[in-house]
Amino acid sequence: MSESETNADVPPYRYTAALAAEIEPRWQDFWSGHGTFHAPNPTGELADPGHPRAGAPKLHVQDMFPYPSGAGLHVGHPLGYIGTDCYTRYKRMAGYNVLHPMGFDAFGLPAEQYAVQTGTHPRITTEANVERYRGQLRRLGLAYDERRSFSTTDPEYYRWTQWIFLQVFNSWFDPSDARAKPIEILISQFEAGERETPDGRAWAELSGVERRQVINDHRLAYVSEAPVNWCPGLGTVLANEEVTPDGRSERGNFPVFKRSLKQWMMRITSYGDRLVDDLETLDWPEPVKLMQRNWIGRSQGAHVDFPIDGDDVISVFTTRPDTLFGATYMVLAPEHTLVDSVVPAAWPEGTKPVWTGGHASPGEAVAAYRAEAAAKTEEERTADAKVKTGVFTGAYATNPVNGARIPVFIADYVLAGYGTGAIMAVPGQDGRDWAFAEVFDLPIIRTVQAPDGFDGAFTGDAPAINSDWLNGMAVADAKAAMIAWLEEHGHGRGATTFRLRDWLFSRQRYWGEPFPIVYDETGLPVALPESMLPVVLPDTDDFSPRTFDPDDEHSEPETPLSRKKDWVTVELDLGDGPKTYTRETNTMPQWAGSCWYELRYLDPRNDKALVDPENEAYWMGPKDSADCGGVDLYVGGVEHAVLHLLYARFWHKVLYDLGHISSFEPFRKLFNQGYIQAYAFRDARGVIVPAEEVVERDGKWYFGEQEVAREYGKMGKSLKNVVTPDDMSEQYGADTFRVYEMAMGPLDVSRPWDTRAVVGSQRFLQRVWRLVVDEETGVVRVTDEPLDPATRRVLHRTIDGVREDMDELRFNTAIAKLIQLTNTLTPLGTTAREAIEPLVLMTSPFAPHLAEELWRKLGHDDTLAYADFPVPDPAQLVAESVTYPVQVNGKVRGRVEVAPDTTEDAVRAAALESVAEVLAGREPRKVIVVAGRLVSVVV
RNA sequence: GGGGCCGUAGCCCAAUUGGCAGCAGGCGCAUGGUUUAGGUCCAUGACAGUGCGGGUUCGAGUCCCGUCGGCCCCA
Repeated sequence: MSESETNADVPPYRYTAALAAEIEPRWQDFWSGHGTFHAPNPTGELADPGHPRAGAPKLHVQDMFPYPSGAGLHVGHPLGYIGTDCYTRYKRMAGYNVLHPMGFDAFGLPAEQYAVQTGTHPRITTEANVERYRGQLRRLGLAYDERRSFSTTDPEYYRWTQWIFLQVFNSWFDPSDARAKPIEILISQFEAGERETPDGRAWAELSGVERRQVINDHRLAYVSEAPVNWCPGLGTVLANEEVTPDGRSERGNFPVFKRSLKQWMMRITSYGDRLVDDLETLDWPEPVKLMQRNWIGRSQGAHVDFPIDGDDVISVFTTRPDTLFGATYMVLAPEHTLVDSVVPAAWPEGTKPVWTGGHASPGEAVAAYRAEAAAKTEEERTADAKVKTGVFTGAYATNPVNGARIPVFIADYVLAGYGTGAIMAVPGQDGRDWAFAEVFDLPIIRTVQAPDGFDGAFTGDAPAINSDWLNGMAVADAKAAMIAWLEEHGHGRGATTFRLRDWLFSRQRYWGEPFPIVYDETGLPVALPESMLPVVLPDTDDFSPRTFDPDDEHSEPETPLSRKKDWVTVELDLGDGPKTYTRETNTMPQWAGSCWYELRYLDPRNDKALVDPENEAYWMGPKDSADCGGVDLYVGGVEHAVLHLLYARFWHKVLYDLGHISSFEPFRKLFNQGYIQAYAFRDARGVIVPAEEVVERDGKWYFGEQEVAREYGKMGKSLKNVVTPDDMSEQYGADTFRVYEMAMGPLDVSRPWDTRAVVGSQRFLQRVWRLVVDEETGVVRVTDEPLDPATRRVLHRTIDGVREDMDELRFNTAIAKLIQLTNTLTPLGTTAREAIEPLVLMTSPFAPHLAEELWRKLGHDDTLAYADFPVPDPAQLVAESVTYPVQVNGKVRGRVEVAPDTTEDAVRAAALESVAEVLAGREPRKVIVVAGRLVSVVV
């Protein structure tokens, strides 16, 4: 209870938490009962031609949907949801047909782990958590179209997740026009002989199984026997990004081993170029785009072949083929397969002592160095600061551009798993190579003109030098010329490489989407037909994958579904009569359901298609030929900057290529909201104490009589500093909580939670309430008296500013302007409807329940959700006069007040006159008039 | 180690994008009025020169360089 309620003399009609608790549920019932926030579709079951916004310009705003955890929401979680709610309520009033849905990302590990511990089926836990979330969100007055809500665990939803998997499985990426196509096209190309088989035999000569294998190797979803991250402690394999740099699982911190296992993969690497290039079309925060670019890691350059003594060739990838003339040595990863075959019996002539590591023969030196390198982590090996180590192999390679013999080293700063595991070293233009060359006394040849006096490797752009036919060319031109030369002479070819790997798509888990895949007697996968979807996740009471001793590297994964023998073995007629098949027992990763949910919101009840093309085109289609389409505003945390957004973009592009949708990007505009953080307190023993019970005295903090130390961190159970939206609704009302969250700072900035400050937002709403309602009598005070001209100008300036702020998601400044307007009206005792109705309307996106209540009291019968948002009168925005400060040499020395349309010359003259005394006859050297701002005089 | 973001009153934040740093706003604090009340409401007020050091400019919180501190991403 708030303090005001404890007092007997609170005016009976004051806006208090108790009153909010009465108003808020009532309006929530009204909205859901009237379907107030239903958004009409152009076609299908959700079409509604009679809707006030049918056919209006659309706006599709979406939040990153939550994983419904058992802990429920704290005040940090709904920050973005409230932000989008305020924005969409405003836009709806401003005339848009607004789609603002919410759903739940409900598959995932925590529910499964809880199930393993307690025996409660994950579906039970998940559904209970979803209900709790729905209740919490409803209580905040969030205006969702509840008809469009779903969980990724709903069979009607994951039916389409499986359907998309089939689309991916049944297509291949045609590099000739860089897009996915139906697999039938590939098959017909093989059949027609337009495409050669891998081993050159005619298609007709291949057996049925061989043909299937060839085709399977082209599919965008494929089974691969590939090195994966096997985590015995979790009993599952993990994607690279789920493994920490020190080789442990992000979840659970168990050891992870590289193992070759059969797993489903998605060929996201085929889309590397488009995933990079199309970032240009997106209105996303630059840091997020940069993170995506870095993650994809596209390098454009060339493969270059260096012959070595004997018949072998060392192939390297370089992004700087223009610097080939400066390649003075080569480095192989210590693990490189060629190392053994190139090492001679003895050190060759000309071996410098420092190259040998003190060993008598190359064989010994290499063996010793390999042992050393094997003991280091990847992190230790590539840390740039450390002293470069390495050893000469005794072998020489030939630089193809000039025939120079260059020594071949092994060094641990080159990694076997990266690129070709070998580099050409160009110390003149690469810092790591420079450092290595200095240690090992290797020649340094500059091939790019460094500035005079420049020391060290020069990586900038300048004309080529010491490079024969490249001399004088800028880096880009020299690269192109060198690639052409390499290709012409058979020494290499232009190439693009990516850091991005194919996406490991299978998990040994229960609580995920089953694959729509079975295996026949050949052991090859067979896609189920669409008519058999969904493949429903079978019930079980045995949820856990078999886990092992965390250090047992040689254990084999065993999935929970594989134990459901009656489900795994299935008789089906897939076109050639009833046969026995074995089901795929892996499940999809949690990313799957969130990879496409933006599309399902558009047409959630469509059981004929994932989304009707007309509905997709309306809500997400491109605005013009240059536009990528997609959600108009997508709000969520930066933690999804790479993975979720990359995977969603990938699937979206596949669906686009296959003609199912018209947009080629899922999220046109992205906004990262900040986090609400909170203080936590620790006593002398270092134990966290409940933040709620800590009091501040003289800049120190006390828990009881004990002084405690303050720290700053995430809100959470472990720091005992959780504040929930439910607490806030009880103490102040949801509207006050909403206003506070929006007013405390810009949406994209993280800030500390401070419950004590919430009262400021409550006072604001109380003042707004008081402008309409007499606190003593409950009578509406508003009259039709005209507003005085000065206040009218304030009103219209406020309207103008608020609209601008709302459009830019600057809710904190919009609220400040509303408070300012309120504080202007309050002391004047204003009762004019002309001012108060616009104030109520402008407040409504932030405090919708209070505003609806006041709107009703002001005599309106219906919801204000579709009332026109106030529009400023341009005539009222013109200032009566402008005051120019006049600076002399940077200091304000005078002021002039002039009419707004005064010419620049007249302003100048008036300004000079106003500072004539300061100038004391000195002639101004320069007079700068900044229209509407100030005048600056320089003497 | 590389890359990115951010440092403005005791605190959360404004500052029209290079133009008078705060009658943007809020919390807290102080004073006065209302009051049985230190609560409520109303009114008034104090507190920083923008982390630090340079530079560009008539003019820098805003741009550039360096430096310190915090957060994030990648190795």
